[in-house]
Amino acid sequence: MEDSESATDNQRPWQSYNTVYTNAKAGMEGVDKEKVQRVVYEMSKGSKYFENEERKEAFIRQKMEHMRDRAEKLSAADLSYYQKVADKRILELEATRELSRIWLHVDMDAFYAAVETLSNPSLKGKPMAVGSMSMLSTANYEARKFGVRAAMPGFIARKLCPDLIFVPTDFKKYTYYSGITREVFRNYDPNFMAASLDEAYLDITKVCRERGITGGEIAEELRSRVHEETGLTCSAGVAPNRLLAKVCSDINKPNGQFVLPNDRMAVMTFISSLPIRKIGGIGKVTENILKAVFGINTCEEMLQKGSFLCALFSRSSADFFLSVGLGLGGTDTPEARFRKSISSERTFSATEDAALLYQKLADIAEMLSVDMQKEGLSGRTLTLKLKTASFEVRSRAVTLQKYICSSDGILKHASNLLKAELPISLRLIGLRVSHFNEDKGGVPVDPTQKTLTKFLISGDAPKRTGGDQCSFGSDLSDLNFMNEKETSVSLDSNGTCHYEFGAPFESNHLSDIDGNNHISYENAYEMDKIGELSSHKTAATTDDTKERTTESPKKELSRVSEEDSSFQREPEDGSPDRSNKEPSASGNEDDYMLFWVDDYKCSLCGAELPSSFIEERQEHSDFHLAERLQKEESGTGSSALIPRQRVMPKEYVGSQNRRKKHKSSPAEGKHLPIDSFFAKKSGQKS
DNA sequence: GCGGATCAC
DNA sequence: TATGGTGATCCGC
Repeated sequence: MEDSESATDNQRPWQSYNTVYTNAKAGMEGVDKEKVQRVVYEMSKGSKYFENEERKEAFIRQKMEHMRDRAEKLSAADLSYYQKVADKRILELEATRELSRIWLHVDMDAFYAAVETLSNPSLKGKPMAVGSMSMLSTANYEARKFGVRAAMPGFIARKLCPDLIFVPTDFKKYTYYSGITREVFRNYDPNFMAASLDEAYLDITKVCRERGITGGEIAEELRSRVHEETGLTCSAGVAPNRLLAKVCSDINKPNGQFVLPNDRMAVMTFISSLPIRKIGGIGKVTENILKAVFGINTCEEMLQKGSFLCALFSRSSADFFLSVGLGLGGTDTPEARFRKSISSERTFSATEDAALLYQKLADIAEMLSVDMQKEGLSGRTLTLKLKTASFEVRSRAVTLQKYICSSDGILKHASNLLKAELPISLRLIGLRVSHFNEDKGGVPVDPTQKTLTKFLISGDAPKRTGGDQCSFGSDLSDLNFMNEKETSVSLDSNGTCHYEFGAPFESNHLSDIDGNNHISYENAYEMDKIGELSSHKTAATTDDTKERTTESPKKELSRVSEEDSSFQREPEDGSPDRSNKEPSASGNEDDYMLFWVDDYKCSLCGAELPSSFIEERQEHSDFHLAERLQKEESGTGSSALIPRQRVMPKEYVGSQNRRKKHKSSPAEGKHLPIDSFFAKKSGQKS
């Protein structure tokens, strides 16, 4: 460590503690950032969390050093070459500029907090945050004046604002109000893209043309309609693409809007002074690196430093950075995509008690399995996520021959992954399943998308019927309208499917900012396309020649025929009384259902092992597993009932039905769970 | 295919 | 006392 740095650290140690909490954000204008920084530091100092943050910080600094070295080592010839690469790429990107569409981004103001204030008006005007002592989801504007904000631990927030009122999260409320806003959005773009419960992108090109009014007028109208329907305010941005619209919606927040005209000059002027951190996809780390290594602060400087970016980043990263500099990003209406993974994770007080950890794992497996069954998913890659007591995050994955979705199937493999990590002290366990049954490498299942309705209603959608373990025993009506995880697809009363897009303009191109990243832009280029520049190839290979292999981007994904992977064939008993279950007859992987009857007797062979005999139980379970695998090898296994396609999650249908009920008359639906807060809303005065 | 990281909400 | 959960993507291996 440099002496100069420690010197400043000694005087103002908090200055070196990098948090996201002082980043410019709506409602944070008058905040004493120095004070916030100091309080956050004081509250964090010495904690395990803090120490881990310091480790990460040090690692990032190292990466930045490495990148700086590489930048300095670029010769004049290199730079001249990469300048040409950048210029060429900028021209190509410029050619894709599209100014014919008008996009609107709506963002509800302090959404969760605003909803809570609706249902409890006494909160009005008081500093309030939604969340717990551990973590806040959001804070209202009164609280933001104190530096309190989303993703901040509650105990720190309380230090910043001793009078802060804490309100627990209630996703049912937020989902309900989100639904109302979406009804409004639909009037302007039936295919709008929901980005989350409180954000959406609307292509208002058509509605502007049809009504002969401007995007700004549409925004005004939409916002007042949202307010009329919900009593909530929102902000809007109007721009030629989604990336810019998102930036614009933040400018006059709360309860305001900003219009960027569809004019190239206007866009370039707008972008020129824009801090890069305003751009979606550029987070704390990327911002730091671009600033520290390349001196890039504004989007305009992305273009000025184009040669460096092309020299030191992958092509996709450099392309993203350059397009940011040009103010490009997201003008099409992408097809709805299906989720690629599903996961469940929980934080708990750190423990190294293997029995306890195993119990946590079993709980997670159960939760995940339930979620998967709700959506009719099964997958063959299982990833175990661990966070140690010292906040280090690890993951361990296996990819199986067969698709799993049952709690026991998941737990079986998860236990093996966890076992390999023992002994260990953990504060979080998570499980994720990916590689879904009909996963076709990210290609949308139904290219005609938009109206998945037809797909659903016409009966083309594979239906979950009895005989499939993945079918949940419950009736549609048992499903919540939406669980608290913010299910990513909703179906409206018109049957239009709205996918909640994670990346509305571009994907994250940033994770390659990594000290180990030796791939340069040039490597990713097909040299023949550069033509005359290719003579300079040698200069470009200053380091890492091993990386220069120009491998075909297309990898032949040899897939095992889906027909031969066995799948549930027994009706899921789902009943708690598992002791009646046969020790399985067929070779299905998920038949391997070992559990401890009355918590001590093996369900498969009757052997007795008390629950404290963790290791012994695991070995016992392994024994049965080996036995089973042997059977399968010998070919006894598998008649298969395989879902040919990802089934339409029942929840979609469920939300459709419920939505209709809501629509007719909110007051009459007393049977709906949503009513609990509805009643509260009108009845609760203080 | 795996593991580490970043990012958004 | 106390720093979340879900999903996506990218990259190097």
